Amino acid sequence: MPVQLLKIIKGKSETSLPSHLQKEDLQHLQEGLDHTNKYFQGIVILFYPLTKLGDGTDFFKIVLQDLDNLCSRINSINILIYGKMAQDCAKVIRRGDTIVVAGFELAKSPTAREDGRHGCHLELSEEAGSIIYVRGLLFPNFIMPFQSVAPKYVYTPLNHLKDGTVVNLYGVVKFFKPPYVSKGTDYCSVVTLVDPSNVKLTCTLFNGNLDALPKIYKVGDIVRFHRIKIREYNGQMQGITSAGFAALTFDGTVGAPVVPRTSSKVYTFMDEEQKTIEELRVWAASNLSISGPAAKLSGVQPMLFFDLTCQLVGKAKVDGSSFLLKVWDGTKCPYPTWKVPVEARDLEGEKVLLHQLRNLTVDILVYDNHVQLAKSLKIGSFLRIYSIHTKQSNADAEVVSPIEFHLHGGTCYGRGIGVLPESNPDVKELKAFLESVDLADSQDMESMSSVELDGTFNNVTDLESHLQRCQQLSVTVLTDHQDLNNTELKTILNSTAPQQYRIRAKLRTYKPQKLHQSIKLHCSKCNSLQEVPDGDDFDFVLQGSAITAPNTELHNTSWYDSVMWTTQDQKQRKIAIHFVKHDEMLQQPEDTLLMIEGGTLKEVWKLTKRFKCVIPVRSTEDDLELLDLSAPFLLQGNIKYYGCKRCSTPKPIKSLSSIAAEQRPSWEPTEIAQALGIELLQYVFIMKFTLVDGTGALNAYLFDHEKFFQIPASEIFTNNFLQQKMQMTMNTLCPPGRKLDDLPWLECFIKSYNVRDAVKHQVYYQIFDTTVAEDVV
DNA sequence: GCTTAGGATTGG
Repeated sequence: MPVQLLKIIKGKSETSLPSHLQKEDLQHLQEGLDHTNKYFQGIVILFYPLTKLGDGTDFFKIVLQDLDNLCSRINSINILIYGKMAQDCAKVIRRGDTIVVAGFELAKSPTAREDGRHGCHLELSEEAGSIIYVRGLLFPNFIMPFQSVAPKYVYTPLNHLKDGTVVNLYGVVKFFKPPYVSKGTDYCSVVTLVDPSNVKLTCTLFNGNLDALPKIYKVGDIVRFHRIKIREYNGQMQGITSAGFAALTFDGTVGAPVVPRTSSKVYTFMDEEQKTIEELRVWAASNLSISGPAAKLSGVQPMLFFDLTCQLVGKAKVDGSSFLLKVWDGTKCPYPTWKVPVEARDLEGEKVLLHQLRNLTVDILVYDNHVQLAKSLKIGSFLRIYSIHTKQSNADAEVVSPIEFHLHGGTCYGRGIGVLPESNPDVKELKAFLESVDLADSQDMESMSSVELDGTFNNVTDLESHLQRCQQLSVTVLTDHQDLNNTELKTILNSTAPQQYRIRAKLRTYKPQKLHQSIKLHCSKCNSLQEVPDGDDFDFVLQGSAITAPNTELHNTSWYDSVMWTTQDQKQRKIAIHFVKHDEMLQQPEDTLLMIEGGTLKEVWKLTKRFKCVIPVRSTEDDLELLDLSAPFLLQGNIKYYGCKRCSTPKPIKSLSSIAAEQRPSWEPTEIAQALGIELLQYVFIMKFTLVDGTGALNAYLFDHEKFFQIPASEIFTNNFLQQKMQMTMNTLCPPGRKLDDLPWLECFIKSYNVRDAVKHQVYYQIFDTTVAEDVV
C-alpha cells in the first residue's frame, strides 16, 4: 500500500502528528493506565519476517527502543501488528526508522522474562483503530515528516453498499435514536444517514460503552463511520457495528468549526476529511429538511411531541416504572403545568434553587426503559429530551387541567434522553440565557415583562402535526360573506377603491412584532388613536391630586358614605374613600363602586382587587371631580378605562347618583362614562399584515377590538395568559423562521378605501369579518 | 456470552 504523508501544508511537508496525541514514556506503559490519546515513540532495533498465524491472520513483530530511556535497564518493547496493517508495515518499516504508535492495546508480554524487554507488549491492528507513523523513511533524520502507515481510508457512497462487506462511510443524520439501554448487554443507537447519492442507510449500533456510540445531538449532524458492517435486512441495506467500529460526529452547520465529537479514541483526521465534511454540510443545507428553531417551554401546546433542550434541576423516583425529572429552559410555559407528587425525601436537587425556579421548572415523567438512564443523570447537567409528549387530560372542561409532560416508554421517533456537553453551542446559548433570567420576574404572574414576551416566543415549536393542519386548512375563517369567491391580490392591487374582497393569502410578516405595541386607544367619536398611558403617567396624576386635601364638607352624602384617615408616615397624607350606597345601604364589596382621594398607585390597585369599581377623584369647593384624563377615570377588575380628552366634557361626580339610584346598578363602564360626560376610549389592536398569495403582496390593516383574536384588547396588558395566547396565535399565523412554502393559508375578508390629502391619494386595505380559526386559538 | 434492534409516538 502506498505510504502517505500525514499532512501537507502549502505544498511543504511538515513534521506533524495529530495534536490530540500526547507522548507517553516507556515506564508509563502499564496495565490499568489509560493510554487513549497517547503515543509511544521509539526506534526500530529489530523486526521479524511477516508471518501468518494459525487462523490465517498476517502477523508482524518489531522491537522499539526508547531513545530517551537508554540508561534504563529495560528500554525496549515488543510491538505486535496484526492483519492488513502487518502487511503494510512489513513493506515499509526498516531498522533505524523512528516510529510512533497510537491506538494500541496493551497486554502482558509472555516473553518478557526471556527477552528482557518491557513486561507488556503493544498490539496494533486496523480493526482496533491503531495508527503507526514512520519518520525518516528515506532520510533518517528529524527534518523529515512522519509518514503514516495507517490505512488510507476509502469511503463508500451509500448507493454502492454491498451485503456482507465492512466499509467506511460518511453520512448526514436524517434520523437518530439517542443511545439507550437495550434489552441485551449493550447500549443501542439507531441512526439513519443520507448522502448526496440520496440513498438512505439505517444503522443499528451497539456498544457496551456509551462513549463508543456516535455523539449525535440533532438531525443534520454529520458522521464518519469506520468499519461498519453492511447487511441486507428486509430487502434493504442495513449498517451494523462490527469489530473496531469507530465514529466521528460533526456539527452539520455550514461554516461551523470542523471539530469531531468522538469518544477520544485515536483517530485520523486530515485536510481531506475536513473538505468532505464541508461539502456534506453544503449539500445537506439545500437537500435535507432540517427543522427550524428548537422548541421552548414558552412555545409548548397541549397534545404535541417536541424535543426540549434544558437543564436538570431536580429528580425523584416515583415508582418502579416511572421517574421524575424537573427541568427548566428559562422560559415560562404559557399553560399551568402539572406537578408530580413525590416524597420530599425522594427529591434530589438543591432545595433553594428548586424553590426559586418553581414557576419555571416543569415536571417530566419518564417511563420504563428511560428510567435507568434518567436515574443516572447529574443535577445541573444539560439535556436534550427527545419527543416529549404534552397532554391535557380534560382540555374541554370548565376547569382547564394542567399540561402534563410525558416521556413514554419505548424509542419510537427517537424518544429518549441525551446529555449535552457544556461545549455544545446550544448549551452555551442556553446557559447564557438562563443566567439572564430574572427570577423575581417569573414569580409574579401579573408582571409579565415585555422582555420575556419578546424574547422567548420567537422560538416557537416547529411541530409537524400543527404545520400540516395549517397547510391543509386556513388558520383564519370568515364570519360572513362565505358565498363570495376568492380574488387574487394582483387583481385587487389593479382595481379602484372602495371595494370588498375575499382573499386566500399567506402572512409574510406583520408589524409591530412586539405585540404589546399593537394595543392603542381609539376614540370612535373623533376617530383618533393614542398610545395607552403607562403606570408612571397615572402615578404622576395621582401625586398631583394628593396635594389637595379632601374636603370634609363633601363627606357622607345621601348616596355615599365616606371614611378618611391620615397615613402614619412622614408625609401625613390624607386619604378619603367614598363608598357608593344603594337604597341607602352599603353593598357587598364586589358590587360596590368607590371613589378615592389621595391614594397612591398601589393603594388604588389594591382596592380594585376587592371592589367592583374604583374612581380616583379630588375635592373642589362644592363637589368631587375626576382627575386629569391622562389618568384612567375608572378602574374595573384589571382594566383601566380612559376618556378622550378632546371629546369629553366631564360632569360633576354627583351625576353618578342617578345610576346608584337604579334598581340594580350594573356599573357598566359605558354607562358610567356617559353619566360623567366622558367619551370612552376603546382598546384596539392595530396591526399591519403583509399578505402574499403568489400573484402579489399587499399591506392590510387589522383594526380589532376582540373579534379577530377572540381576545379583548383591553385585557392584554394585564393578562399574562392572554398575552401568551396572542403570541401563540401570531406564531401560528406566521411561524418564525419558515420558508414561504411552509406558511399557513389565511382566508380573509378585506376592504379597500381611499385616503386623500392635498398632496397624494392612496388606497389602503383593512381586514374585517375575519377571525382566527377555532383550533388555532 | 455472541444478543441487543431492525425508525415510524399517544399509557401510566
